[in-house]
Amino acid sequence: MTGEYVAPILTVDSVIFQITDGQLMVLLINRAAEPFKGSWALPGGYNAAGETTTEALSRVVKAKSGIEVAKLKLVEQLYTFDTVARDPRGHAVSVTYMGLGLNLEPKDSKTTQSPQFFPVKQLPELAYDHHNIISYAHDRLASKITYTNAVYALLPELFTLPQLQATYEAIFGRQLDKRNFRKKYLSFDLIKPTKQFVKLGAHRPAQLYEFNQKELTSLSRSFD
Amino acid sequence: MTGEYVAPILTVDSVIFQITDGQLMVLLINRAAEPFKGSWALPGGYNAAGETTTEALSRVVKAKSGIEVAKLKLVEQLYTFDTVARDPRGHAVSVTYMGLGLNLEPKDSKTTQSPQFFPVKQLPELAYDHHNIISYAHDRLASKITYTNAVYALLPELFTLPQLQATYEAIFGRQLDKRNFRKKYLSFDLIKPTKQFVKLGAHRPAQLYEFNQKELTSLSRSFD
DNA sequence: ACAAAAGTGTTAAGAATACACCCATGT
DNA sequence: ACATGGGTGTATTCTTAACACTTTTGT
Repeated sequence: MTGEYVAPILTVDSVIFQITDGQLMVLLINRAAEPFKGSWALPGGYNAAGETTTEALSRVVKAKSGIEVAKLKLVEQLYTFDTVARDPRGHAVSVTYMGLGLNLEPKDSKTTQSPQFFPVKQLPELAYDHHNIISYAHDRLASKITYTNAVYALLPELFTLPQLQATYEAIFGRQLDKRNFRKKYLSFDLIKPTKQFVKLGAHRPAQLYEFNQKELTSLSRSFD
Repeated sequence: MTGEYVAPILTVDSVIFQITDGQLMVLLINRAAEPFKGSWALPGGYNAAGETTTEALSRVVKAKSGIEVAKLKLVEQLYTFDTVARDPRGHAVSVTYMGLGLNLEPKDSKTTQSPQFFPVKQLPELAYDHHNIISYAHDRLASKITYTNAVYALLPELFTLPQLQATYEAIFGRQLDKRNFRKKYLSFDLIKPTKQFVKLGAHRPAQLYEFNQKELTSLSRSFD
């Protein structure tokens, strides 16, 4: 079997999220080539032989958006889709990743393709089944932040509880009760208060907190 | 880029679980070829061009164990690993799937490789990183059965509550309280009693239940 | 003094846990 | 009659949910 084996095309696609102005945003590029030339799409591209999927991810995201994957605070594999190929050779397999970061600035250049962050709530028409992939990623994110400290990857080192709550609200797409949110979140012992406060306007200053751990940590879910 | 593109080797690997004698069992084959010739391993093999990953899965599992993937009651993609190749050509990418079934009978033949079910608690030495893959699959299964009806795929159409509970216990690896288990599980409204009973020995007969739905259904998890 | 967001506690309802005896059957 | 596993209920603790006022600041 080894002799005549021909592998399918392998691609990687990335769903990169950040929070801007209290909104969950996702990175899209404008396709420069057929198919779907001119449509918005997730940054993605070929995975070559000899390259791991995360290596391909870094290369492709950098080339298409100017963003360094190494600067993302969390990268997680999502799902592998059997899909149509980017080129006419037919069937392809795409490994998708979710990345979370903060203050990411896509840079346009000769090789990039008008990379921009769009609010997840108001996406343009997208190429391929990229709507589905974004919605899969969004679900995974919403789920992940309920049983891990993954939000750390969307926040600065020091943040306030209203900021934390707003991040949860942006992801869940609904309002949470302030007192219950604080009580519950603090009970997880994932974050600790600092002695610093921020004054952000004509109102009481907010206390700054930080995460105890800046790597992914899971809480337990129980059954019995 | 399209011209000189060479794809990495793509493989599929399967973690097929079933319950036998109250134990969680996983299907392994004995590798007939190098590398790891003579070691136990998960059934897996090449994914050729023009073949979807689930098509490759069916073909490979059938060839190596005689088991029809179509007869599994639930198949779910797990994760895609960057891994060493099965042959000397270097880097490969492996898409792994979990399958759940009942009364599966691996058949040995010329093309198969001594396929057998082993208790997950007493595995032999395994090739590659297959221990990790099994443990990843086991975790996913344990998690999945806490928020979905996925156990249906490990049980017959009609089953008793003690059977259902034993299945949960086999997967969690710990005992559950009988009264609490029943109360909680029945509150999910996933199953309904039938009018039938089974007599299994010198004791009171057990009532048979059935699932309302035999497709994967999720319960909700809450945050606020 | 007023507007604006930060911060704080209590009560009620629901979920999870711990726990022990009776029931129906075969031998 | 006894051994075996099936079946059932209650009290307690913990978790979740609903809800409104005071604090600190800038203007």
